Amino acid sequence: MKLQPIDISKTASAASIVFEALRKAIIEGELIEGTPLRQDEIARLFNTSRIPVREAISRLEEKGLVTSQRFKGAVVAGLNLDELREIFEYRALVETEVIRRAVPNMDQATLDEAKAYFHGLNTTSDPLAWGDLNRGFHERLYRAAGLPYHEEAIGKAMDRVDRYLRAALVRSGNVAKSNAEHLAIWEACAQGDADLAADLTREHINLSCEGLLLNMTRRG
Amino acid sequence: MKLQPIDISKTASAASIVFEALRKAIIEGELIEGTPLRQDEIARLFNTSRIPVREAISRLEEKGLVTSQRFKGAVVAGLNLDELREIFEYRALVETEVIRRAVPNMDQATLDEAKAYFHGLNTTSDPLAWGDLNRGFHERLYRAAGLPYHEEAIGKAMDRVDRYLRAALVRSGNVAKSNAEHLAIWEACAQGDADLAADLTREHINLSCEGLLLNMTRRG
DNA sequence: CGTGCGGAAATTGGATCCCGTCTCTGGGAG
DNA sequence: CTCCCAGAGACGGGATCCAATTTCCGCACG
Repeated sequence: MKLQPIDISKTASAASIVFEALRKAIIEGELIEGTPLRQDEIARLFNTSRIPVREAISRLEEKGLVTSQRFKGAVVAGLNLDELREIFEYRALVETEVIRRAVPNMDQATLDEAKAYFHGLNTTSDPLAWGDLNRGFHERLYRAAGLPYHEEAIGKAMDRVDRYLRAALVRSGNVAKSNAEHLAIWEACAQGDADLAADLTREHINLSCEGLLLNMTRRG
Repeated sequence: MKLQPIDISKTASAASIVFEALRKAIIEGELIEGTPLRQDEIARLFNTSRIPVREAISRLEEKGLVTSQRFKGAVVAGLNLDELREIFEYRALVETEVIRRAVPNMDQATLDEAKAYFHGLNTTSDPLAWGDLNRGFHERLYRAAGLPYHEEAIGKAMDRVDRYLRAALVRSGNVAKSNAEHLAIWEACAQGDADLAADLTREHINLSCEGLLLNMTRRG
């Protein structure tokens, strides 16, 4: 009998459930920037007390997804244009290096699973699903680098810009263009051309940043 | 009457006081890896209840400084050699780029204040003070880049390796060598040579990593 | 003598309650 | 009519209490 070892010890604490739910709602854009997080409202929603909610909120604050003021409560954090730009620059820096290191380590399973994400990206029309698949595609490739701290840092940066990315791509049909870039990145990986994959990734990030900024400035 | 505007709203919550104290104790190496963090004990130390302590601990976990298991409590997190190496690679990547971007923006105040940190580094013999000054020196230079997210990311990475760095440098007298590297970096900044400053910073980080790993493997 | 089991103590997770602060509103003064 | 202020309700921070789980220790049994 084979067992998949899962750390059962940290499952299902109320605080972590609330944390994950709020994080998901924020990065998916369901809770928009500035929305106040009322502790007892959230507690009622999850049939729990305010204690786990407070823990969840302080963890979200540590992640930079909410900002809170003493005695005033927490609100969903937002990013101005400069901050957005900077995080994309950061992503371009780190992700470029990570994919460069990942390419030499890529096996067939990595390429196959990434390809599956890519196919999902081409067939789905749901913006939420598209966002998850987009993230899964890149993360699957990065994993081959075997650099967990880098991956964690990338994930944290993605968490901050994810909702803007999803919102910007669904309209202003850059989806097809973005998917074409994904294919080019995948092919570079499959051919083992690390430098090309890195250049394409940098360009992919820069382009999505430009599209995002354009989209945001057009609408004030 | 001139007032220094400080955001009084988020000062002195019990949770943040406990958080900062624990963070300081961990990155200074006072609480060594594996030490369990007993909520009751900490609460007694700070004359408070366990509630703020729990918030502080979950924030520390989000920062990666402690790991906790449900119903078993939290312990100070540690790093193995691979993780240490990776975080230094990460630092080399990000800090190199940040200092490159910082050099063109450096004004006299930046150079003067960094110089003051440098002088402190040369005169102090206290390992704790040395660690703070070292960090202050680099952070002061980085600040000129105007890249707050990058700085935050660097700080998070530093938090994880700080205690190892301090412990390794105090004996095995690489302090003088490290300070010589600091001087070289400072001079490159003063001359406005961004690429040189970047190269020296990368080398500085690589060297401290090598010294650290040597020090750790020698002692098991 | 080692092993396993059972219960008590220790410790964490969560609920409820209280207190300090903020905010909003309504009424009175200018 | 506007502005200001007092007071009440809303809300967050923290304390205390209860429940659930783990850990430790002693004792019986093989």
